[in-house]
Amino acid sequence: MQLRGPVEWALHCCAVLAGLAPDRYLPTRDLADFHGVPKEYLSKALQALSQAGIVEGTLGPAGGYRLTRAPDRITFLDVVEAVEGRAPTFVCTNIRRNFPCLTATEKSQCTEARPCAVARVMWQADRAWRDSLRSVRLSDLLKTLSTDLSPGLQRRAAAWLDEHS
Amino acid sequence: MQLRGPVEWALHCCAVLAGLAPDRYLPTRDLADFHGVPKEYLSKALQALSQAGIVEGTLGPAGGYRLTRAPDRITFLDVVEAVEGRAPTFVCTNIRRNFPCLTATEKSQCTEARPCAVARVMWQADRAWRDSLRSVRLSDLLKTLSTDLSPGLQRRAAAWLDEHS
DNA sequence: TCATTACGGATATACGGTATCCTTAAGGAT
DNA sequence: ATCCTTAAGGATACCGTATATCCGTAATGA
Repeated sequence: MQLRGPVEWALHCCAVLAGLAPDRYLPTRDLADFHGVPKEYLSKALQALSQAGIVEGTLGPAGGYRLTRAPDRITFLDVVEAVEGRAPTFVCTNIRRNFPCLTATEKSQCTEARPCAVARVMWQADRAWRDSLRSVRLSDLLKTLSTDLSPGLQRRAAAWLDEHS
Repeated sequence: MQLRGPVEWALHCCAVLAGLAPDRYLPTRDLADFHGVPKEYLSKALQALSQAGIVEGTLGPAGGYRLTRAPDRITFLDVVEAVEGRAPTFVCTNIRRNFPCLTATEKSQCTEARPCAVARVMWQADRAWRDSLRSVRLSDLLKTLSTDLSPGLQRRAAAWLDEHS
């Protein structure tokens, strides 16, 4: 069970976009160069963010992506689910239906409406994971970064992004 | 990001073993038949449980697997980590090191000892997931099953397992 | 001695993640 | 009006891992 590269890229891209002026668009090319990841592949993740309504893209020169709303209204869960999908981490294959000692009635009662005890526990953990991700917003990440990163680095990063507008 | 079949099988197998008499061994063959899953492949999951010290196997006729300790001393997390591994769900590729505006000093400071802000949030969610799994024991699962399943089904399941001793 | 069983290595197969390329359409600059 | 830039998304190739099976070995009890 593992989150893949695009999720990490998407989160870092959102952090960059959140630090920009609200009306500014940043193209895929710059986001890819800034993070050192393949542009064409990163583009897929950004498209997923766009479809989820987290960012919006605009065409033509000076085009690119920007956030659709303020960083305090975008959670980690929004980004993760946009790229990774909303499917639960645990899939119940309804293994109960295979029990050799089931009557036809009991077998028919093994439905998604009555999830099995194992699945309920696993889904509870899934909810705890999502709740944790939902509790952190991009604005929180920005605040953390502003103390984690030296002022010099912050200035240089902003300058680099300005040059490539 | 998805948990795979063997995890589900392992949990259900542990539930069965937990319901057995403490000194009784149940072979892979019966566990596979009872759950309707491929025996050879299930064997891999059981071996993982064995290596993790959750179950122990014994050879020869009347051999098989049994739990190494009481069901109230085995958590869901024990089982999940035994089969799925202990690797964190989010892997930080240290994307920071790719920033084009880093000095050599700053780049060298991007070490695992100082994880990046994004990874910290993802790992916090990972901990919430594991904490939730750790809070449920096999004994809790047994109790749930005893109320979920009809007395008749419980009796028939026990009888089926007895026949195949 | 023999049947049974866990254990682990080797292997085959299928699927999904990874990555790239290309075409299309749209918007801005000249 | 024309050209360049860019998002958008379809098609495709590659590779790694999950899935699944088979076999040999060793140990155990009947």
